Amino acid sequence: MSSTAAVDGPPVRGGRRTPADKYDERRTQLAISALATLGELGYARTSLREIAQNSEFSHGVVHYYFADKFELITHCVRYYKAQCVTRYDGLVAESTTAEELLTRFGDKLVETLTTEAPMHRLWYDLRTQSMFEEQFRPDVLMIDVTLEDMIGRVVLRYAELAGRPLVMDVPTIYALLDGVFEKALLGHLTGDEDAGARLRARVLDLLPRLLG
Amino acid sequence: MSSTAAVDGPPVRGGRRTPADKYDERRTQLAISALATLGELGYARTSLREIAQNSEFSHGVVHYYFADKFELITHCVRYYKAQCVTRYDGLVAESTTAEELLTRFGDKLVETLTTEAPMHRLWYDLRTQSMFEEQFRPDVLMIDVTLEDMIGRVVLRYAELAGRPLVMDVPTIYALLDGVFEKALLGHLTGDEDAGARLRARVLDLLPRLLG
DNA sequence: CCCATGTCTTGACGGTTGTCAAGAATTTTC
DNA sequence: GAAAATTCTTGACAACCGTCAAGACATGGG
Repeated sequence: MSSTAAVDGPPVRGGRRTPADKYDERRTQLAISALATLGELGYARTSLREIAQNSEFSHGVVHYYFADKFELITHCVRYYKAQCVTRYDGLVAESTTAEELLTRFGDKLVETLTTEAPMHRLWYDLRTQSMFEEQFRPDVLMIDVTLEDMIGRVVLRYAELAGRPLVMDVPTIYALLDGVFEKALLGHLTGDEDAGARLRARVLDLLPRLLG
Repeated sequence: MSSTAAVDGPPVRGGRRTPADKYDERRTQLAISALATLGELGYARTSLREIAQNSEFSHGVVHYYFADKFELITHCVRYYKAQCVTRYDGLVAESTTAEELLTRFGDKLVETLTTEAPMHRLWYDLRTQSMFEEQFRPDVLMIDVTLEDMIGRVVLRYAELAGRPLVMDVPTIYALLDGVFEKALLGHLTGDEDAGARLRARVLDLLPRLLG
């Protein structure tokens, strides 16, 4: 009856206990392999065997650290979120004028568009999956508000530096920027070499118009 | 050797020829069943057997009318496009003032958000799939410019009626509206009952700001 | 050194998928 | 109405999926 399935946290049996950090380290390691695979193949074509093959382990180990596929994906998504939330915090803290903040924001957007394209398309993939599969919704919606807050910190600081109020609320502005970014991502992935430049131009034009 | 696979158009064998309209009718019939299934389950979870089960035929007939799964999906997507392109043409032709056009556009957006949600999430699903699978890109990009043109007709007419120019180009405006609509769709599908009202309010606020 | 515990590999299971062939059923043609 | 062509059903195939159990391997404490 010694089941090897991971159900809730590190195995605690016979009085001894796996060091939690070692356990979490493996989970994170697998999550990184999973994210790489998901970013390359998308959710629909990613299997647990493919994920394991992109790691240094065999396919059985996935079930040792995660109860099922959904728990793995969820863990990946949470890990991914923690990585990208602080993406713009540096430039928000350091910029001293509205113009500087705006140009640095535009540059950073283009940079992440080109260097982290697989992660971005994965995010859009998972967000769309949540439109079909109820299981994904809690995590996706949580990440979405986290990203919204991240964008909110940028534009609120931008308005503050400009000394003018925003004419729209943050959720609306997030939706606008998200639409522009998603279009740029699609363009970038389909071979449009000007996608990055266009994204920058659009954001640099859009944000000043959002000031009252 | 009498293969039953559909490879290129209606079977032409032995001098006789299937009436093309009958053949196309069946293909369209299957495409409609496929669209219903895809809109309900999403691309990742839709199988050919499931599609056939949602039609009045058995699962083998799919391969008789379509060479493979990809050709079926492509046919669906083309059929879908033809349906939704003219969605706003009526209100563009009939509206006599900018205000009327704007309110009717907002109403129509909310209506399609609620009554055609499965088709909309399918579109976002397929567009995201095209970020991963090269096969989908030609058709997706074609539909995307078609939708862009559709939105373009609305906002260009809106600017014309208002007697003022647009401060952005049509692709940018399409991206902005798309972001707002996608957010509303996600909200609507996750139980947000105010998603429609918020969508309308945002569009009614946004469009006037795009006039010079 | 031995044994208990934690970790990982291997191989298998039931189920599902896209595909396709063989033939039955239907329709069309003469 | 017979013959031929088209249309559809049935059943099978190889491959793949998530899951899981049995056991090999590694590790550390006694």
